Amino acid sequence: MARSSLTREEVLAAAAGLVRQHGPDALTMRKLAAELGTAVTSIYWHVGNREQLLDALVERTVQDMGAVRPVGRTPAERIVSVARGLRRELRARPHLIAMVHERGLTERMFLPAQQALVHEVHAAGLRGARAADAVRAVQFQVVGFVLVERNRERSPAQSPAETELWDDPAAAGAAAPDDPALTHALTRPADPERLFLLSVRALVRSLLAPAG
Amino acid sequence: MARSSLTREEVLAAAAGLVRQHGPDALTMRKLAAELGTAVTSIYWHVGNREQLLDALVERTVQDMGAVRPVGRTPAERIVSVARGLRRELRARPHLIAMVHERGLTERMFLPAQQALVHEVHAAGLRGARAADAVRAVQFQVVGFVLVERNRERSPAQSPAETELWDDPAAAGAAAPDDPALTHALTRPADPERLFLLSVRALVRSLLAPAG
DNA sequence: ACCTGAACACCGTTCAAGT
DNA sequence: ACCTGAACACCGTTCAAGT
Repeated sequence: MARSSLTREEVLAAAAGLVRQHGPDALTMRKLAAELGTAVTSIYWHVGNREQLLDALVERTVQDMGAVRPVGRTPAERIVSVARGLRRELRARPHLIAMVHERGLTERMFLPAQQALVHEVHAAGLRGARAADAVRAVQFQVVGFVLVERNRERSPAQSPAETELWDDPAAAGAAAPDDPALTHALTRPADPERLFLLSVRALVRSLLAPAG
Repeated sequence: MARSSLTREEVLAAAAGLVRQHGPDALTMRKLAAELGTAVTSIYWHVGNREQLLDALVERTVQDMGAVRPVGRTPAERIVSVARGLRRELRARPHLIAMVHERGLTERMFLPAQQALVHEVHAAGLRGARAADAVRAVQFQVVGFVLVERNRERSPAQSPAETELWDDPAAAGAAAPDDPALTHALTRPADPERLFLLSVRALVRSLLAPAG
C-alpha cells in the first residue's frame, strides 16, 4: 500500500488527529505510520523524530489561538469576556493545550489575549506595574482554573469525593457548626462555569478597585 | 545479590525516591528492580503492577498533606495564610502532586485545608451557598496558580518570552500607547510569590465583601 | 510465601540499502 | 529526494518454574 507521496502536512494532520482523539500518549510513531499507510521510518524523514513532531503540533496550536475580542460596556465586563473567551478556546483543545503548556509556550500562546487585557486594564485607569500585575493575575487565574477544571473532568470519580467527606457529621460540624446549607453545597459537585465567572468577577473587581 | 527479604515498604520508598528526583517517567519497573537489587518480577508480587504502585505512592502523598493552621487576626488574613501554606506544601512535592492530580484525588488531598477555609469563611460572616463558593474559589485559585507556576519553572526558556514580545514597539504601542512603565513591567519575568499574594488577597477581598 | 529467568508484545530510533 | 526493512535498546507484563 505505497502512497504516491507523503507530505509533512499529512503527517502533522494525522498526528494532530490522534492527539485530539486519544491524547498524546496514544501518538506512537508506529500507530501513526499505520494510519498513514507508510513505513515507520518514513515519518522520521519528514518530521525528524517524535519530539520534533510534537513541537510542530504545538507550534501550530499556538498560532491557531486567535485573538479574543472583548465585549461589554465597562472595562471590567470586557476583561471578564476576554477571560471567558480564553477559557472557551483552551477547553476546545485540551490535549494540545497541555502539550503547549509542557513545552513552556503558554505565554506566547496568550500574547493576543494579553494585549487585549492590557488595553482594558489601561482603559480602567490602571498604569505601570499595577496594570501589569492585574493583567498577569487574570492570566494566571484563567489558565490555572482551566487546568484544575480539566483535571476534575478527566477523573470524575473522586473517591471519596467531597460529597462523602462532608457527609461525615463530625468533620462537617467541626468546621462549620450550624450551616447545613453550606455543607450541603459542598456535598454537591461544583458547577465550573458558575464558579469560573464568580471567581473572575471577584478578582477583577478587586484589581480595578481604586485603593491598591 | 539476593536480598534477605524484600518489603512492600522498601519498594514504595525506592519508587518514591525515583519519582521525587527524576519524575514519574523515570520510574520504570526495571530501574526500580535494579535499584533494589531484585528481579523485575519480584516487584510485581509486592505491588501488583506499575499502575497500582503509582496508586500507592499517591495515596501516601495524600495522607502526608497535613492540615494547615491559619494564622492572622482577621478572617481574610487567616484565609490568605491557608492559601500560602497550601502553596508551600504543593511546591514541596511537585511530581507527586501532579500524580495526585492526574489520579483525581486532589479534592481529597485538600480536605483539611478545605475545612480550615470553611471555618474562616464562616467566621467572616458568609453562609450557605455563598460560603461554599468562596471556599471553592480560593481552592481553585491556589491549585491553579501552583500548576501554572510550576509549569513556568519547568520550562524557563519561553521562546520568545513575554520579554521579547513586548519589546516589539508596534505590538506594545497598539495595546497601551503611553505607558512605558507597564510594558517594561511585562518585559520582566513575573515574581510568582508576589503575584500569588496579590491575587489571593484581591480575590479574598471581593469574596468577603458585603455586597454579593 | 516469595523469588527467578524466559518470553511476549510493545516502544523510539538508527542505519545501510533501495529507487 | 524519498522510502524501506532489519536491528538495537528499551519498555510493562505474564507465566511456569524454582525454593
